[in-house]
Amino acid sequence: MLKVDRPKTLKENALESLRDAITSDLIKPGDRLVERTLCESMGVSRTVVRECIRHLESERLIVGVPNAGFIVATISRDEVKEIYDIRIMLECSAVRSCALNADKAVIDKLHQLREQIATCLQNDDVMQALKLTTEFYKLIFTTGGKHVSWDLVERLNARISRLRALTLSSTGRKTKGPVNLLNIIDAIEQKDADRAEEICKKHLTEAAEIAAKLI
Amino acid sequence: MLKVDRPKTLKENALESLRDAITSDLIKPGDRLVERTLCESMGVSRTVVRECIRHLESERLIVGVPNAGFIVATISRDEVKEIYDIRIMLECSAVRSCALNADKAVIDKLHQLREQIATCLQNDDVMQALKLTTEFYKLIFTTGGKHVSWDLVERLNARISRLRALTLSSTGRKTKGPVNLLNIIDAIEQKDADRAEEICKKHLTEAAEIAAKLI
DNA sequence: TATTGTATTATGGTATACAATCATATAATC
DNA sequence: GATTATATGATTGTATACCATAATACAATA
Repeated sequence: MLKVDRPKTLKENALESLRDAITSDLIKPGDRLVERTLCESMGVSRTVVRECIRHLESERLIVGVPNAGFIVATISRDEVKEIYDIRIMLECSAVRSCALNADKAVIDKLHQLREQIATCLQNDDVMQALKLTTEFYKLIFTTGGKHVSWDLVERLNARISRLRALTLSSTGRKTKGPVNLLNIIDAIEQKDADRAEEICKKHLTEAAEIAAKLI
Repeated sequence: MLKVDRPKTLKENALESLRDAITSDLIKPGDRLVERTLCESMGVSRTVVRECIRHLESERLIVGVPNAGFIVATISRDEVKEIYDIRIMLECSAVRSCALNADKAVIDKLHQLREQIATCLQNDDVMQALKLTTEFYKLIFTTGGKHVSWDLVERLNARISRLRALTLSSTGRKTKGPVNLLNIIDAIEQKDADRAEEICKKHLTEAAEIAAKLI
């Protein structure tokens, strides 16, 4: 079936734009979101803005205070820790499934992404590295058939995007990160689910520790 | 401090109402959600309805098809299985933490809830049993400090609410369920995190199996 | 200075208008 | 009769104007 993708609605574009602005730290935690201001800056009507706000509210990226509008959500140390804990569980499970299901095409793609990530980190292009890392894990999750989990992880990641960027660019991470990824791919290639899980866990635990220090 | 609670906004009420209608199977998966119909039946304006829709869309309770409105989300067997898998991970982790943190007040409350649940099941009041079960686990999660996890579990549960109701009222579950809960409480009381986790896992695995048959 | 009053701003919510699109029925054509 | 074209109605997508109320900041007053 030759599907044709429908034109994106204004609301979808606006949502993406607003979410990007938040996750890329253009609008900072605690900042107020004034409806009419957003209308102007995005060039859309209030209706659209309000729908976006509701969507992001449900994603916990922004929080509403009654009669006082919305602010970009802040995040506590405890929440960060919990988010990393949850990610560890979900990613370990995903990487296991992936190890059992991955074919050559997947492995190749993973290697390719890993290389690109390493390059980006060497060039200090953290934003791009973050995007590629997301791709990397998305492939792992979908290969493992963990679509619901990936959905959750994406949301959790959105809430700690700033920390992720900082973590990724931290000195130890720049070289060690890609090595970990390489080990994960190797384990997947050998269908060694246990080892893949173990490395994944280690990798994430390290990230969590760096994040904990940074916050 | 004499706080006065703010009146809930229309949107909040409408959201709850709509979500309830979906989770309680009043509106069934696949059913269309027509904006104006919802406006009338809920007595609110289109703006409010649309905000609710966006919120529920983000919760994956409804899905939108461009230019054709929204339908109540359906769920596949695979998704159900994955949701139960995720719940097992999250609840096991939560029950462990709970076992370490629970004081007498919590234990008492858990016992109380468990009794109420058993009573409801004997009287075939499944809806109420479901609500109480939610309370039961909410207490476990919050006691364990797993607020983010609880948030996720609540959402996942919303997506399988119908299955949960069916599962809960299945013959084997009516008597076995409360026994499992009792065992969990016991383990928590003795601060035996390992056993608590184990029982919790068993309990949920059974539920998942029943659900798998039902779907 | 502390309190009160007031103006401004922003939100919460409604109603309405209109274009774009989809579904369906109907008419026209081969 | 089967297919295509057209018209129609329903519904969404988007914009805008409007009102009431709450929050806030600031001025006025005692």
